[in-house]
Amino acid sequence: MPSTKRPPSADRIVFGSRLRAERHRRGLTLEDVAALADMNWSYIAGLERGERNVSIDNMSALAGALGMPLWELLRPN
Amino acid sequence: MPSTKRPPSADRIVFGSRLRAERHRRGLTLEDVAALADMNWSYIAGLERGERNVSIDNMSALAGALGMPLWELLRPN
DNA sequence: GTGTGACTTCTAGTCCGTA
DNA sequence: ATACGGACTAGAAGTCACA
Repeated sequence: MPSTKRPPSADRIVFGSRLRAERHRRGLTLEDVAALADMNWSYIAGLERGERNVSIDNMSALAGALGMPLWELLRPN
Repeated sequence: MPSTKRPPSADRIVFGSRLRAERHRRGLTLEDVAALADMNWSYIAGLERGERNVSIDNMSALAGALGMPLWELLRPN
């Protein structure tokens, strides 16, 4: 009976780790990105850790804050 | 005072139209994809029309149902 | 400047109907 | 096989305090 719920996707982890990597590559803090994307920094921190099931609109805003297309941010490297 | 809310992202539209295109390319119905991704077909229909702010886990499941990586599904063509 | 847990608000996502 | 609407519930969005 327990839930047949879906587990967190691998893509969620990819997104989180790439988000963090690209942020660091640009020398930005969580607070910087939060300001650019108009979001709460602690929320973004949770995303980077893959703890939240982020929506496409928020992913898009974050990709925009980093100046890169979303599909590229999701591509593992 | 108008809402400071963010408008639907362009990526949402890209995802929807590419999802539909790739589904058709494979000759699959909404019901087929819904079964493969373990989702409601009428919800997927809304996604294809760009009406919903889909989460990454659901996007990932849909990409998986089509047998392609998520980043590729999000790349405009 | 960041990790994390707890919390409330709001919408994503389900399920049913009709066409 | 698809569109679309209504009503509901699971869970994402968004915030805060404290380490």
